Amino acid sequence: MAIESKAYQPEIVEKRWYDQWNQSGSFKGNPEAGEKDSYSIVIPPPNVTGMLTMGHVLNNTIQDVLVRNARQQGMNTMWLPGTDHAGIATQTRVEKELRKEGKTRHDLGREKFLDLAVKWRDKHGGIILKQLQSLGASCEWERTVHTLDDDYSHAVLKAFVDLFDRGYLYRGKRMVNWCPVSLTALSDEEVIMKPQKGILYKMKYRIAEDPGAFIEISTTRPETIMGDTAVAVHPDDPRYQKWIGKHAVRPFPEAKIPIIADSAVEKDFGTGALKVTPAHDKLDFEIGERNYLEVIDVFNPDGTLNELAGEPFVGLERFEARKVAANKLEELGLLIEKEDYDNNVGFSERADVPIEPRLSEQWFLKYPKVEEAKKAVRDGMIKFYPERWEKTYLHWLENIQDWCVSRQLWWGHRIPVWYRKGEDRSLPENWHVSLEGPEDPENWDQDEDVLDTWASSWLWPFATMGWPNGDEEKRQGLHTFYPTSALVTGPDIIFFWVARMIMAGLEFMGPEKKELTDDEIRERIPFHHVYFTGIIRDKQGRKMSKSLGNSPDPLDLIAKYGADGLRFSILNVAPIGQDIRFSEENVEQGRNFCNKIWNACRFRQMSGEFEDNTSLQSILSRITPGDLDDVDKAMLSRTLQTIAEVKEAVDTYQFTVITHKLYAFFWTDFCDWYVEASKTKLKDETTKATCLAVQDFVIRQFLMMLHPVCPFITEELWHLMGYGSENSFIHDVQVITAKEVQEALERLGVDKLESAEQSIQALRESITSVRALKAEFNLSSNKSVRFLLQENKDFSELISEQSDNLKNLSGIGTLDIVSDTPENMPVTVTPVGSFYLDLRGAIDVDKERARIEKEVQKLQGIIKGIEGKLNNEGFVANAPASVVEGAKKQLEENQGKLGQLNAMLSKLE
RNA sequence: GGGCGACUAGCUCAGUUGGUUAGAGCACCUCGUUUACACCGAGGGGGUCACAGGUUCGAAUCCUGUGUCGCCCACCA
Repeated sequence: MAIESKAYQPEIVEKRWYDQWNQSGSFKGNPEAGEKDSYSIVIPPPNVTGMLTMGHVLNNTIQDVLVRNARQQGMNTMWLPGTDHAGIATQTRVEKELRKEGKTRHDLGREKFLDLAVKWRDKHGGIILKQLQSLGASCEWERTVHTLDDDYSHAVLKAFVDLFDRGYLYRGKRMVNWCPVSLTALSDEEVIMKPQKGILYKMKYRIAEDPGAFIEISTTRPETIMGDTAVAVHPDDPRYQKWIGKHAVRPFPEAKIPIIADSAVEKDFGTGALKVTPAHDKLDFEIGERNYLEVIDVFNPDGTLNELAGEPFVGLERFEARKVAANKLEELGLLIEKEDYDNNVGFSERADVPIEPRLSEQWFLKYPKVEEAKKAVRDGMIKFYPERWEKTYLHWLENIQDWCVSRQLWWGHRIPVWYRKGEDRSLPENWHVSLEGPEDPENWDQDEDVLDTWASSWLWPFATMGWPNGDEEKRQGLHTFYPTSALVTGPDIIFFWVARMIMAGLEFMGPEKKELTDDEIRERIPFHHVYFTGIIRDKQGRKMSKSLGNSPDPLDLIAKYGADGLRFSILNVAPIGQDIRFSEENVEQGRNFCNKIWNACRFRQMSGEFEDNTSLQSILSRITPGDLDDVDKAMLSRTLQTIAEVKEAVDTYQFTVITHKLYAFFWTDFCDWYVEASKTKLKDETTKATCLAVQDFVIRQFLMMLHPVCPFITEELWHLMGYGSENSFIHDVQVITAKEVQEALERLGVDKLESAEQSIQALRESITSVRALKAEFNLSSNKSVRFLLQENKDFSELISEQSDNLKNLSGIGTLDIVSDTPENMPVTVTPVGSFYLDLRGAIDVDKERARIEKEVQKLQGIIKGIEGKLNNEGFVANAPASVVEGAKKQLEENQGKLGQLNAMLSKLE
């Protein structure tokens, strides 16, 4: 095999490897290995009919980096994939299709509709999993779980029954968030508050007992007047004392309603008097309960008005009714004024219409293990990255409200509750709750509703591994892979999913218990770490969404830039805890990097035959320690450092650090410097073999480090460079630490790496300065220029050793070492000495003087600053010795530089 | 109304316990096709680190306040 093409072609390479990995069983974990040395992640299940978005790309790239890294560490690794049935979203899609034929789900009936939904799912479903594969996701695909699978569904219902038996579930008539479009109740978390420009209507109701007197009331919702059953004022409000206990006249339908006192009323808002509509407002409902008020529901489920509203409102849509009601008030002379008003209105997350507070009978869950869930995070048994989300999490748990888990949908897990036929469903004696159903089904009706999708996905970390079937748990390795190692998700579902999974784990991953000890909490938590990604936004900072059309199709990006390029780039711009502004230009960097790697390897191939590259040891044994110069040693030193830095970054979830370090290491240190310097060495047969071995070593370790981020190109090059045999993979090779590599080098007799790195750093800086001086005189591409060098004595050995490199890399034709300052020559003062550009007298003395004087001025500024510091007693007394030493050294260096420049100035004529 | 986050080069962002002259990528300017790579190489310009105080020998970094933007939570109709 050989590296042929001039540019890296990801489409060919990616196709080659994915199936091989998957078929070889590389992605499989061993369920029997036990918890020790196991690493597991469960995927946040995407909607089964969803398409890959940039959010998925980020999220799953991170997970893939984590599991691939774990495999390289030799851990028993398992990444479990799956999909979510996504109740409302999927049902809405199917209903939309139906509507095209002019039908509703009710025309079909439950069974036929569900058949259709299943067909829809099977046709459009699972595409996203294929898309994840083209991204390179190394999931154990044989374990793919869908939340409506039989086993998973059984788990969901079992959890429901258990929670009922344990007293956490109850059915009650309560105020819920009703979506008039989806026609279902929603949980509080599914309601999005949005600021709205509305109108505050100020109106007046007659006082029944006192003709001619009125009470003034403010409302934003005149369409609910028909449901008013009281007017409430604050008990301490002096203005209204005289009316408490009397009656107001509701204008339409006209009726006497009591004026009551309730401390929930804000005295300072509006007129201080509140119309109370218990059926259509949560606060009003509570006031109604306290004061035994009648509840009049004037709305139909779809948000139109019903007969109780009376004419002319019956059948009107709610916002239309608002206008009609306002007009009617005006006609009756009861409207005082209309005022523009900004307020917050709850919207249905899915349907994006204002929700309607509505009284209905639903199933509610009182959350289990709330205190333990707080403790788990507060005490660090579960760690959040970044930490600050702990506050958000704890705040939510402090103020937790019961969870409305029933949904008036068909697509989902049907609630395992049966009601005695014809009896009152609100009475517990008429309920049957079980997995099997009642023994006399003819006498019972099953609840029509399904469970909230999140009431199934909150079991994800264990219901995907065989729970609650003991044999299956064992077969699938629940004891091995639970608790999972890390969860990677967005902070937007911290309440929906993360918090609930923690509570579910604490409740179910052990025998029933009211309270848990710390050790039990530790055993039951669903994951050890939670990494919260940022949210991907577009260039303008807007959230990516289908409706805005600002979300690029990741598959297009993969086709254009390669999966590795995309993976590298998304990590490179996604710092921990920050939202990400993404634009396609970002991806170019990743693609370019892959291309750079490809070509560096191609250069290595062109430089000489590959020797035995099959193990680290075989490569190291090709190094002759005596042939290593400082350039080689500096490269080895950088490699060791980078190995350590990248490991640290992976362990602390600093993904941008990983990419930045690898990029700088490979591009700057290896390609721009070492490979360029190699060109000198490769011409010399005595140093060539060692130099190639160093290159092979660096590339090998680099590919291993990069592999979790860019699996495809690293696998390809791994084989092309002869690092692995045909039937093995790069991830089969366990990584070793920087320390272990260093020890291996020391055994070879290779040492003094750090001092070599410092020398080479000085040399590199010097070369840059020489190049800059040449550029200033438009001589960049002239290779035959003569320089005179006044050496810095500390570096004379280095200079003689590296004189070829120095000349080649800075484009010097002739280099003469001198001891005196020459006359009339432009100079650059560098760490290794002063370089004088021999222009054979063709020099503009005034210009040159000006140039040097500018430089002198700059240096004087720096020197003054350092001197000021050193003359400051406080600094010398308090700063650490190393910092003071550093300052002294710096002063010395700059003074030396200044002296050189002044010497040159005196030689300018 | 409470809470959280951001503000550093034209743009997107690094800057980990305070310590040399604040960095990267892109964009820009100049030069370059020397046999890895133009998805390239060399050099360069560009920042009063949002603002105001404070702590300190020393602040982009810590504290207090202000401003702008964003997000989350919250039953003022």
